[in-house]
Amino acid sequence: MKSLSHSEENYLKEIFHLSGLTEKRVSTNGLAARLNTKASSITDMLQKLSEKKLVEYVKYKGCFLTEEGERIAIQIIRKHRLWETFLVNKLSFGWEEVHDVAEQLEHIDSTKLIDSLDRFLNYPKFDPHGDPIPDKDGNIVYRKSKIKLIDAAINSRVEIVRVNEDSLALLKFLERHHLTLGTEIDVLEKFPFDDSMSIRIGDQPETNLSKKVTENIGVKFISKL
Amino acid sequence: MKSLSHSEENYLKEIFHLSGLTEKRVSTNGLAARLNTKASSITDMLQKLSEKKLVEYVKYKGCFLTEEGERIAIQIIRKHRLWETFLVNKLSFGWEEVHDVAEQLEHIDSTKLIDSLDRFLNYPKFDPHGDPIPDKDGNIVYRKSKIKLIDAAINSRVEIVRVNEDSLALLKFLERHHLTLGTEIDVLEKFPFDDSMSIRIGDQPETNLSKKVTENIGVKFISKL
DNA sequence: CATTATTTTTAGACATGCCTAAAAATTTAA
DNA sequence: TTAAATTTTTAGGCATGTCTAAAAATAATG
Repeated sequence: MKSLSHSEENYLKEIFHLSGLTEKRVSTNGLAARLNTKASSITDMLQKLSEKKLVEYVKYKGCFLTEEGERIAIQIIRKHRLWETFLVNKLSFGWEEVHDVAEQLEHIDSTKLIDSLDRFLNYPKFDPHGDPIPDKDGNIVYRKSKIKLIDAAINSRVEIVRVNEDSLALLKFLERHHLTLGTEIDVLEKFPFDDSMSIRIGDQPETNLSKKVTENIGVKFISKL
Repeated sequence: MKSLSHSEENYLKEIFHLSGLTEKRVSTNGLAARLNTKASSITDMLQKLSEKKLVEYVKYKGCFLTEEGERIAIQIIRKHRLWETFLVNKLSFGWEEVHDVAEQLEHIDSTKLIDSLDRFLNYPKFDPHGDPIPDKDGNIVYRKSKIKLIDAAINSRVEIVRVNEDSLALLKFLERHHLTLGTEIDVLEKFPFDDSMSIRIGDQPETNLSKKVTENIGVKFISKL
């Protein structure tokens, strides 16, 4: 198995993320946006990955991963999430500081290294943002009964089990407002005109969260209020 | 400070190693041998590094590092050695297994990461092969009174304080013969015709070591026999 | 010191991964 | 359902880092 370039690995990872969300073919422009490149570059790379049998690609119709492509993508995600866990748990990084470094570390090529790291961290199931860490065979345990905060019912108490790690600004915002993993939130009211939501944490004063925030937080139901 | 490519970093590191040994200008062919490239590639890169003011380069006369080039080289070596220490001390790698992975990890670009790692490892002074680890300001504490085993006096007892990490085969050989850091060796006899040496470890039977071995082991004097 | 031998540089190529601009295909909407 | 808008691909370029082959400079030797 010849090893892939960092670029190729990034493409596979992003295709995996995008098709996970949409459950269908991934568009050229969609990828270009995530990878900060131009559509023409995407086309070039998809042709190359297609020749390598890592993606199924049909001109003008987008692409999806082959089994082998998905296997590789999952291993990259495994590395990314284990390194993030290492940075937070062992080196005391803040959860908003780990993403960029993990983007570099995820390309280090050594199965022994990553399996040793997994053991060293005691086989963590979730990374610092609450995302599941694939095991060495590529199995991913998704948290059942996880919904987005934006979809949580009014007058319910929920617990934060996941935050979207993509935006540094969001993570800083959440940190600042004590919206960390494990925090319990009471959903008080929703405002359809701007999709914002009023919540309360413990006995702190009520706050309003924008759609941008609530759609990027994963929660699980705890109880009715 | 724009960041350098992996390739550029490797060039700086090797120039540092080579000029450390010879104390003078580094030749194109010398670099080519260490970097597994052709001389013409070296010339190209030296011209580039020269423009970036990281090396002093004169056509046909070889090169040496500028202050800035040396500063960068030392930081790469710091990263390499800290990662090796991490792999051995925390992830239980053997000393012969760490080199290739560290060659990858040394290019990860994050000052916070490497300084955190340094703290996590408790500011180690030497890596698993006995080489000194530069501190964050680039200071390197060379072990005074360290000589090569090949130069040790007959009828003296010495302690292994350093082994050359470059050869995987050598490291495996040393491991197999219990020639690890801290081991005390009695130097019994030298054979000028092939530069081999007879030694004894504790009360084990006497062994003969080739030049290839003794010139790649660093020792310090313990006592007369 | 003149002539080989060696080292180093130049010249020209190639693969990767990206770009812009223009053409082609697809989708949207009047 | 056909014209306009959007998406995607092609064509041609560019920088990086490497190579081979040939030329030039330096070093070694009789």
